[in-house]
Amino acid sequence: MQAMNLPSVDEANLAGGRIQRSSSLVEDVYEAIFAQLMSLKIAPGSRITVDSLVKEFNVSHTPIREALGRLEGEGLVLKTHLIGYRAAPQITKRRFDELYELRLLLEPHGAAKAAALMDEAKLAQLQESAGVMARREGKDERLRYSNFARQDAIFHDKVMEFANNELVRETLAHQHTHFHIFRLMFHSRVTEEALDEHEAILAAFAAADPAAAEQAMRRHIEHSRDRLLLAFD
Amino acid sequence: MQAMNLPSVDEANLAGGRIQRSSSLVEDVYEAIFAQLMSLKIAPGSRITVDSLVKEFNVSHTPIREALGRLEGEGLVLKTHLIGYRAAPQITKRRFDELYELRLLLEPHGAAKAAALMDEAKLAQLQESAGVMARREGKDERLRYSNFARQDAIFHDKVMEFANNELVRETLAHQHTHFHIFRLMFHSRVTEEALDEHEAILAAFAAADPAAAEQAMRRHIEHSRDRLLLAFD
DNA sequence: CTCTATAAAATCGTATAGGATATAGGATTG
DNA sequence: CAATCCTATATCCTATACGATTTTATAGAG
Repeated sequence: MQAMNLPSVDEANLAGGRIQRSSSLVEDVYEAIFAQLMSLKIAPGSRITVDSLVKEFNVSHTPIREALGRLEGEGLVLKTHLIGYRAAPQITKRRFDELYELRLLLEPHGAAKAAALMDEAKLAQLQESAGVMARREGKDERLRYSNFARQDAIFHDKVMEFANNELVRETLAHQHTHFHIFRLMFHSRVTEEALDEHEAILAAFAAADPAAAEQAMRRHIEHSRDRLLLAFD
Repeated sequence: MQAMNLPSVDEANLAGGRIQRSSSLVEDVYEAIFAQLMSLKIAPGSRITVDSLVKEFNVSHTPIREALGRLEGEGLVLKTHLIGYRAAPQITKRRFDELYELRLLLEPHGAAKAAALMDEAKLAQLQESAGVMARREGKDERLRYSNFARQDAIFHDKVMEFANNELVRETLAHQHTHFHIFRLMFHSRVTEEALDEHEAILAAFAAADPAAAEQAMRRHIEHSRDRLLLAFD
């Protein structure tokens, strides 16, 4: 095990372009742990000891505990007194159902609102993030799925951005972190269907047709649910 | 300023009735800060220095920082590097509108589901938590409002509990913490209307009529929104 | 094999020190 | 008088060492 590279301050400032307050160690550690959770380098349910992170990151206990506290507040890690931290467990079937019920309540409605407010510029952004172009990219199944998952997340987030309700958008984004981990665990097969469904949604957006957008989004989410439901067999 | 009393371990165990792992200091500190935020003892937007909490609670930096990290993850406090923590700012008009849009998307639907699954026992619980009984309790305006707010929160949470979607329930509960603070800031007037509306919802539940429950809940939330909207003048 | 007792390891919290930065107030300069 | 600079203090941020408590692993007894 070797010390990892936390992104440097200068790097972060240069990348962003604008001047921003240097990030604290807590922030860097938070990002690092978050990335490990999202990439499954830390598996769901597995233990996370402060000491091992001390060695890995070469920082003291203090910022690590603070970062872990934040992750706990976000529900990504759990803590048991005198036992320690562990990654949140894998999603259950019940939870999965609840998540899709939530999505169906929020996203079709958001799609309708976005369609009503659609314009050229927004449509272009959506088309770009729909991932339709990237369809044939890469042959590595694993990598292809990872790309698809990211594209899909961006697309849905963009729709909600244009739906003009930041709170709902944040709510879904928050749930997405859990959903993302689940998806990576069961990345059985990427169907092309999802991209077709994205195109259907885009068509409704292009026509600025709220009812059609709502319907297309609902179908897409229902199909997505049914595709992933196989993971519970 | 005097050292405060954190709830003791034994106290917590006795209160809960069941045996539970002794709570850590982090947990106690978290609860204490949370309570101060919810009671406005720490005002929205005001600074929260670690050192002052060290003196107030008589504990070291470590558990305080971890607890503050957790509160940050929950969005109740914000942190700026080298500046420190501060309580989340008061809700904006925009955010208020978004919150009610979210509630209208989730709660009427939840009420319909709850009505479809209604039975005697649940109905009794709802009637108790509707707060209709407590209508005439207390003359102190301030106290009365505080009681009403708590009752209202419990009632809505119970409905969502019976709606059988824990994820949605948690989502609303999470938002409620922010909402609660807002409400306390502008506790202008408690109208009896809200309690009447609760009764209308209860009637729909008693009839196990999903459509009526959904409708009654929608009207209640819309009215609640309109009543609180006055705070933005 | 099961249960218990001891030992080792880990967690939790405290105390403390030092470096870096922000903020306020006063001094200096134009 | 105004603007700028400078200094002092407060606060944040991190590292480190230590002790107390509890868990966990190990080994021995029945």
